[in-house]
Amino acid sequence: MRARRANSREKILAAAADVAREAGPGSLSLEAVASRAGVSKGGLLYNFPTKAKLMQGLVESYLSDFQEALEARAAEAGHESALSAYIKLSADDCERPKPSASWMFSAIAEDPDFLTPIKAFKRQLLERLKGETDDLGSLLICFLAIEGLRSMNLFDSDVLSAEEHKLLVSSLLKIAG
Amino acid sequence: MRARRANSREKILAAAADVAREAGPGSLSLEAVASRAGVSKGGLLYNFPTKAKLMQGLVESYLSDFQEALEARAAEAGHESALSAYIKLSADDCERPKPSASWMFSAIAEDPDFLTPIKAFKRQLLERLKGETDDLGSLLICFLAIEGLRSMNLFDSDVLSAEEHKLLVSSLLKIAG
DNA sequence: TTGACAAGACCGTCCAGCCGGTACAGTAAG
DNA sequence: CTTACTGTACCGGCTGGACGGTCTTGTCAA
Repeated sequence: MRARRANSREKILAAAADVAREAGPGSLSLEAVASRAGVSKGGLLYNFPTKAKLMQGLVESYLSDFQEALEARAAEAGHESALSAYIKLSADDCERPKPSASWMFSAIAEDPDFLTPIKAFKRQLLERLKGETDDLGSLLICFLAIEGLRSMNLFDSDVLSAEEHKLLVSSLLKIAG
Repeated sequence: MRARRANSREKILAAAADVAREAGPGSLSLEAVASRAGVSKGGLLYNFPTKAKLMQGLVESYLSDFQEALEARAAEAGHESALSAYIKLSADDCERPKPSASWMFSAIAEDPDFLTPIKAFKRQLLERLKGETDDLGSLLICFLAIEGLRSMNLFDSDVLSAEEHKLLVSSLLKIAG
């Protein structure tokens, strides 16, 4: 059955993210991922013929998940601005203690170009937000601050306390209007 | 001679940063660094007995350079706030097209704990800034936005145009007061 | 002569990718 | 129903190469 098989891909992707998070981005080997996903190395290589393809799969699923979450946010409270939705979504994402995207470091080590789609996505997102915001300065500040938040989460940095996190988000939302 | 020796360490450190930037963080091998530094592998391992020591050296020199630059900034225009000095310094750092710190990705791959001193440094910096600023919300926004700027530079992201960069910095300086 | 330092051949380990299998579902001819 | 064939999904041992680190040998200043 097609459904059962396709499932395997997602399991592998999730396993890769888990391995990178728990064992460190430098330990993301095909064997580790396969073992974590409950699949043999051959099976892994069947689904992703090359490590590069696996990385690409991670990027794509990351991006589609992100977009989906963003649209869901924007839809559920359709009255707020897109910028506010983005801020809240990112704040929630970063509230989880888990970095959840350490695999990005593995991808960069493999080839920095793997992040190109992510950059493009962000550029596009900023462009969209520009169309809905009048004050460019405020928009840039919010966008960059969120970028900073995501960066700290990615690096598993605990520079900000929970209260500071909340204060930051509410300040950003105020600026976003 | 001590001068000759110490010189070699710096050359190696610089070479490591160059290799990571140009060949990608995944290609930072001892051989590549040695070759780039004009030193044999034996010579490299004499100065840094292990790859981990090399990474540690990179972190330490990065941190000391940063602190030095920060103090220089604060001294040369002693009247502005420490936050403004930090913003300007970071803006200048990030204006250079070169990422210049891609080695961080190699360090993370080697062992995520290598970044611990950097996190501690930032925590300490934020703490110092808190002591000199009255509005915590504004401080957090500026700090995080700068973090975002550094992150984009690190990832070699060109999401912001030069004008946007300038606008962002001036907006931040306005908030910083 | 000696000792700090550099050179590069060498070794053990790790890992991506390859390849020859296995299991099984569907299909179709007898 | 049965047997033979085909394609999909998956398995795991193997290998060739890269890389970190060691070791022996050389060099040069003091």
